[in-house]
Amino acid sequence: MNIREARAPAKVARSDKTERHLQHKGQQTRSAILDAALGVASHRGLEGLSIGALAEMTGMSKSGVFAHFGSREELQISVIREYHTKFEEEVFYPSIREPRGLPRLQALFERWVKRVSVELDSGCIFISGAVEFDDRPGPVRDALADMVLAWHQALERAIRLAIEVGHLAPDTDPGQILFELHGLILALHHDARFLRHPGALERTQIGFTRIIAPCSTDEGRRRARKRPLSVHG
Amino acid sequence: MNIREARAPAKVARSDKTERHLQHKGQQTRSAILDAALGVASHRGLEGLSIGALAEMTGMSKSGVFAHFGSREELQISVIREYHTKFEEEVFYPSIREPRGLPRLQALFERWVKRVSVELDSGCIFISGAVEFDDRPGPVRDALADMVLAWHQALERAIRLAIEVGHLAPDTDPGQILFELHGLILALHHDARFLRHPGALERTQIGFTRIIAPCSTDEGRRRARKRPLSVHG
DNA sequence: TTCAAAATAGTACGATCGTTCGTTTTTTCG
DNA sequence: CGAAAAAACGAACGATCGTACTATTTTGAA
Repeated sequence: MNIREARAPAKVARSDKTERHLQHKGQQTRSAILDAALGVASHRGLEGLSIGALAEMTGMSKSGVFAHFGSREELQISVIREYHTKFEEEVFYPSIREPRGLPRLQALFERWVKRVSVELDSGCIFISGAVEFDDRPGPVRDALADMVLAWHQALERAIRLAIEVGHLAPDTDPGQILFELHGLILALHHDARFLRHPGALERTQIGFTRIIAPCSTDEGRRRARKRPLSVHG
Repeated sequence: MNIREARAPAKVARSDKTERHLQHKGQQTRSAILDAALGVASHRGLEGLSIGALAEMTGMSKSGVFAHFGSREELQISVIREYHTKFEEEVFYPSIREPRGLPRLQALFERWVKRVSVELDSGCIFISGAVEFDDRPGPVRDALADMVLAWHQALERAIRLAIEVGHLAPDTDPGQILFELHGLILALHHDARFLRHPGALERTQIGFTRIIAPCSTDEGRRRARKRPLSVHG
C-alpha cells in the first residue's frame, strides 16, 4: 500500500475563484512533472522514464519527484492515464460531435492519424507501450491495456453506429474493420516514425477508403467526405 | 574502432572434416551466446539485452561474454543480423520456391504471419526494434532499418512479379499493397501478443483476401489458394 | 501571525549496468 | 610435445538506477 495513492482531490471547492487558488502546490508540480514525463515517454518509451532525469528536467530533487508517485510503476501508470486524457481530449471528444455514421468515423480516424504521425515529435505511447509490455505482466500493462481497449471499444461503437444509421452495409463485421484500420495506423507509425518514409500519410488515407468503400451503402457514399478533412483545432 | 570488429571467419578451410573441426571454439560459444541473446531480445527487446544476464544464462563470466562483441551496441547489431538470417531461412527461402505470382506472395505472407504470431513465445525483433529505435539514431537503428528495408523490398518484388505474370491488375500499386499487408502483420502482432485477442489470425487472413482480391485478375483468382496454406517445415 | 500539514530537499543504500585491465586457462597448430 | 594465440576469467571502476530514511522549507488556513 502506498501513502500517496488514492490521491484524488477529495473535494475541491468549486468556487468562482481563480484556478490557481483551487489547485494546491502539489498538484501543480505534479502536473509539471507529468508534462515532462510525457515528453520523455513519447521518445524513450515508458521504460525510458527515470526519476533522476525527470528531477533534473523539472529542477527538483530526485526524492521530491519520487514523493509524488511513490514508485516508478505508479509514475508510469500516471503517465499512461495522463496520455489517455489528452488523447480523449484531442481525438475522441472533438470527433464525437460529428454526425453519427461515416462522418464521425472518418473524423475519429483522421484525428487518430494526426495524433500518431503529424504531432511534432511525440510518438504514441499506446503503440510503443504495447510493444514494451506485451511480455511483461503487471499493473502497468494492465493500465495500458485498459486504455487501449477503451479506445478500441469507442471506435467499434462508432463503426457499429455507422451500420445502424445505414452508412455501412448491415453484414459488415465491425471487429474486422477495426482490426484493419488499426493496422493502417500501426503501419503509418512504423513507416513515418521509424523508416521516415514520405507518403505514408497518403497510403493511410487510401487504405481507409479501400477498407470503408466496399462496405459502404449509397447513403454512406453520399455522406462521406471526399477529401481528407482539415483537422481544425 | 573495435578490435573484435570485422570478425569474418577469414578463410574457413572447407574440407570434408567434421564441422566441429572447422569451427573454432570462439565461434561456437559466440553462437551459444547469440542464441540466448535472441531469446532475451524477443521477450525484453533489444534494450532489454544485458551482458550480465547473458553471462549468467550461458554460464560464463561477464567479461568473457563481452569480449565476443566488444560493446553492447555490437552485441545488439549481431542479434539483429542473426535474427535476419533466421528470418530469411524460415520465411523467405522456403517461400521463394513457390511459383511466381500470387502463390509465392501468399506463401511469403503466411510464413510471415506464422513467424510473428504463432512461433511459441518469441516476438518479432523487427517490430519491437522499430518502436524502440524510432527516436534513437545510431548504428543499431541503421542495422535494423537495413534489414527491415531488405525484407520490404523482397516483398514488394514479389508483388511486382505478381503483376507482371498477370495475377494482379496492371494498375496495382505495389507500395500500397505492401503498406497494407504490413499493417495487417502489425495489427496481428499487437492483438495477439499484447491484447491476447483470439481470432486475430483469422482477421489477418480475411484482411489479406480483402486487400488482394479486389486487384486480382481472373487468372490470379484461379491460381490463388482458397484456404490458409499449411506451412510445412 | 502562528502552527500544523504538505511539499521538497538531502543523503545514503544496494543493485545493476557497460567497460577496462591484467591474469589464467584453454585451444590450436607447427 | 611445446609454444604461440585465442578464449575465458576475476576484480574493480564509475555511473545510474529506484528507493528509504530524516531534515528542512514552503504552504495554507485558523
